[in-house]
Formats: sequence, structure tokens, C-alpha cells
Amino acid sequence: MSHCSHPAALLPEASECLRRDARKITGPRRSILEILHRHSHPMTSKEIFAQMPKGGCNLATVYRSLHLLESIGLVKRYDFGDNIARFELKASGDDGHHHHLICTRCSTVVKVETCFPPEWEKQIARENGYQKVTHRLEFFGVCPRCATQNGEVC
Amino acid sequence: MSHCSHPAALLPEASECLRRDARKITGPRRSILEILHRHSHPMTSKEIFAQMPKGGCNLATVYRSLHLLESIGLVKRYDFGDNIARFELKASGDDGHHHHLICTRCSTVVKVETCFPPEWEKQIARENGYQKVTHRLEFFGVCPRCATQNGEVC
DNA sequence: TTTATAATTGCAAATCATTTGCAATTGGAG
DNA sequence: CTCCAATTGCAAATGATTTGCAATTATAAA
Ligand SMILES: [Mn+2]
Ligand SMILES: [Mn+2]
Ligand SMILES: [Zn+2]
Ligand SMILES: [Zn+2]
Repeated sequence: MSHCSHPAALLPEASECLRRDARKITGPRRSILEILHRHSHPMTSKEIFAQMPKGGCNLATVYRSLHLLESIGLVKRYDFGDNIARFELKASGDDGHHHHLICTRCSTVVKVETCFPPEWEKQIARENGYQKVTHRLEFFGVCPRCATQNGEVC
Repeated sequence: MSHCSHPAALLPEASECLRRDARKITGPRRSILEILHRHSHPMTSKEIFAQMPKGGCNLATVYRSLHLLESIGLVKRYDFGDNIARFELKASGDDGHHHHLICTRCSTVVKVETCFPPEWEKQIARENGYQKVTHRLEFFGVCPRCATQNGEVC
């Protein structure tokens, strides 16, 4: 929701990632990065599409761009179980691994820093003969606002 | 994969659940319960459909039946992030809450008993003003078999 | 700056899992 | 055995996402 770091600082870094893979820095990609930068919570392709500046681009382009940005590690994909992919910009240096608490009423999302105990995860890997194990973890509940206006949606 | 309890013991219990809600015990529903009973891992609607005995039923009926069985608490739905719902029979008494370790190569699924620390979850709820919080947690990695035959799929 | 060309885009049609409307069928209470 | 709400088959509708293809464009090289 807020823009912490300077937006301009993002482009050079992204450019580098793109160039490294012989990809182009296009209008749609630039816009998507800016949009993700100013909304610091997971956004769906449609939400991003709706935020595109005048002229915009085709929705298919948003999908393709997000794929690319994800593949080169600039963006992280999240799945909240509603069959709609959501994307967040990864902070440079950050591996983007964190979790969320989602309101099942109004879909409000809060970042959760707590992670599943790494030791436990290693144990699970060991027990099953897996070399490396990762996880997907999201929390669900009814946010205080929705809990108040009981019955209604935020 | 194995049939632990007596399959016959399942029906009376299911019947009770269904009757309690003025629902009928039909062929398709009986078949689905039996299929889920003998495969003790999460199954997709298509997989269940493919296991239907001769005569079978329409795929739409499988979807509708699974919905119903889920709504009356006989079946639990899981989401492994591939946009295909999977279902497991709940052991009576069990709330069905557990997790899985999924091979990203061959999709083999192993049940994981370890759960996210309840105290930590309560803390997350408290911190955010939520009354009650649940979670969805799945583990991913490459199973030992797939790790060996590197490159190929099980 | 101009050129050459691989990458990108718009558009429409295709996918894929899942849902739904509706008419025909059926389980099971009375 | 009767009756009727619950169920089912079928085909069409959904909704997110993907894809084929021809037209457009970013950009490295000349
Ligand atoms: Mn986040
Ligand atoms: Mn399981
Ligand atoms: Zn809410
Ligand atoms: Zn495997």
C-alpha cells in the first residue's frame, strides 16, 4: 500500500535482470513493476491490469509479463486457495519467502513474518529422504473489522 | 493406498450424516466414498471419476457429490497449488487437519503429521485482532526416487 | 542513425477445472 | 405403493489463464 524505497531505484535493477536474459524493457513491464511497487500486497493480474496507466495493454500481456518477471525472480507468486494467482514485488536481496493472514470475509491481507520452524522442515525432509523441502503456508480467519459488522462484508 | 478400517463400517456412518440433512444415499455417493476409502491419499475429481465402477456417473455428479460430502464434513478438500482440488475421506473423529509433502516431479504425496505450532498461531491471531485463525500448509520437494532418475519423471 | 531481427504485443480462439440450468429420474418417508 | 424433494445427465456457461499468429518494437550491431 505504501512506497517505501524510491521507485526509480527499482528500474535499473530490473533492467539489469531483464537484459541479462536478452529481454526487453517495455512499457507494460515498466508499468507492472511500478504498480507492484506502490501496492505492497499481493495483487491479481486483473487488479494490476486495472491499474495500468492510460493506453494500458492487453490482459494477456499482463499475464505474460508476470510470468517473465516471476521467472527472472523479480516477482513472487502467491496462492491463497481461491484459484486466482497473486503477485508481489520481491525486495532486492529478499527471497520473497513470507506468509499471509487473509480475511475470509473481505480478503484483506496482512503479512506474517513468522515462518514454519526450519529445523522441523529439515526433519521432515530427512524422514522422507528428500534433499530439500520448501513450504507454502497461509493463515485464514475473520479480521476484526469483519468480525464487528457481523454478517456484512467490509 | 491401503484400506485400514472395514469399508462396511463407513457406510452406516455416512448414511447417518446424509440422512440428518435430508440427503439421499445414491449410487454415485456410495461409490465415491468407497473409492476415497481405498485410496488413502488426496484424489482429484477426475481420478475419482476414473475409478467409478461400471455404469459410473457423470463427471458433474462427482463434482456435486464431493461438494456435498465436504459440506457435511465427511470429506476434506486440499489444495496443492496446481488449481486442481483434491479430496480425502476424513477418519471419523478426526478433524482431517494434517499436511502433505508433495513431489514436484511426480506428484507423489506423503502425509505429514507435523503441524504449525498452535501457540504461534494463537500469537498471530492475537497480534492481528483475529478471534480464530486456521492455516493451510503443504511441503514441496523432489522425492528420493525422482532425485535418483534425475531428469526423468517417475 | 539506420538496419536487422529476435522479442513483444494485441486479438481472438483455445484450454481446463468447475459450475449451472433444466428436464428426466429416483430414493425413501409416510 | 405414492408422491415429491433430491439427484442426475447433458450440454452450455464460467472464469482464470494460455496460445497461435501476424503486426509491432526494443535494441544490439553496423
Ligand atoms: Mn506479502
Ligand atoms: Mn492426507
Ligand atoms: Zn475482513
Ligand atoms: Zn517423485
